[in-house]
Amino acid sequence: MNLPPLVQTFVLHFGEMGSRWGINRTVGQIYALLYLSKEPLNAEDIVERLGVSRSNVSMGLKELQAWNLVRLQHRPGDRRDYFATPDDIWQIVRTLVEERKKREIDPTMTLLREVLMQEPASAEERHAQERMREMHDLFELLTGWYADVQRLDTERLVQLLTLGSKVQKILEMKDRLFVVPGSKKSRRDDAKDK
Amino acid sequence: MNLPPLVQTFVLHFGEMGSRWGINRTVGQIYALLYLSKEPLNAEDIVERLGVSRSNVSMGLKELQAWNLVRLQHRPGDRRDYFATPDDIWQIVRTLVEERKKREIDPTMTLLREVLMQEPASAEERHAQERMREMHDLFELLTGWYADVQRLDTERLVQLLTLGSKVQKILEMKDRLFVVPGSKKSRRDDAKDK
DNA sequence: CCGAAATTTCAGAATTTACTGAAATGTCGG
DNA sequence: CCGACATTTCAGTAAATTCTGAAATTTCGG
Repeated sequence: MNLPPLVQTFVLHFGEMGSRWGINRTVGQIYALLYLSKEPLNAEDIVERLGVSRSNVSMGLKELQAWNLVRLQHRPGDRRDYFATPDDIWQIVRTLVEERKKREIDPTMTLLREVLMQEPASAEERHAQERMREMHDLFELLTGWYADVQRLDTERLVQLLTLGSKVQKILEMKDRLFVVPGSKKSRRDDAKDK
Repeated sequence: MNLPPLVQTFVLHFGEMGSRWGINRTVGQIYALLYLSKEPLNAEDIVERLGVSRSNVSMGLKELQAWNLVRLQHRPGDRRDYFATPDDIWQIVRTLVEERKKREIDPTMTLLREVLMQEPASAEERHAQERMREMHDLFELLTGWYADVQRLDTERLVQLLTLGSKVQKILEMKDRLFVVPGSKKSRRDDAKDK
């Protein structure tokens, strides 16, 4: 591995972290390298810097492309493919969340919906279905929230995150300002303990 | 594997999903099984239902305990250990997030802080450091937000999530109500482009 | 279309991770 | 402190994943 020490530290760390995420070490390293690089890199650059085989890099880049995590570029008068990460780190986060949702949450939701349609054949299955419904509803709430904030532009998103739970204070204020006399506890809570 | 079909579908799915999360198949299956089970199960129960070896179950349970994902219980007049997941699914989510933060985010932040202290020895390293600072700041924002909402009780958390970005509307309203005349930054849209 | 350059594919080797059975250790009632 | 039951450890094996080099394919200028 042929890298400035500072870069190498980061690249090695991300290789290890990759493993914990079901992403293999080389893929993690390639991504870390591209993330830190000012200029886009071609496959041969990556081979030299990481000291892995050309074919390994090819497969790693293919995987990163499948995840939409790298952009492919070309230089005039150069046939080779150059790769880079988005300059905007928030764009990276958005892609990461989007892709993980697609690969992990969506298939799970499909399965949950299917299983919840079936008729339970025993008390045990009835209880299991109840648990699955809890999970289904949880995921629905979370993905709904995600779909919503995902549409915000970055600045507003940052604003929201910076506020954190202080939003709560504002909500309370709102409640005090606009009490709807007829409703005791807000609609949400009714369904809660069904 | 000896399970009601409905339960088996779910257990197999979570085994597979586990792989994508750096958790091994058996551990995923054990957890899924416990999650669906009305009663706590002992190791032998799990062996019978999943059809894996006793020692494998022992290791899987140990791992789940290290993640704080299962509670250990005892029955009167029975020396065996019984395991269960929390009844409250929100508690499960909180634990999961907490543990992943501890294992993934915290060590990464430590490394980023260390590397950011060092003196860059070249333009390349300077740029790399800049990128790392972006990541550091991003993580700081996200963990700050998390630390904040994590303290909310579940009901308020659900309320917040249900609102999603509609909170934005309320923020705008707040801004209109309480403009601080002297502050230049008070209008969000200034900084927007750059 | 030819040939050089670039990339991809893929079978096998290397490495890592998961799993098992057997043995060791721990725990508790009597 | 014994003995039955329960759990853990661990070395060896099985299985899965990652990685490589060689060959195949694609791309493109001339």
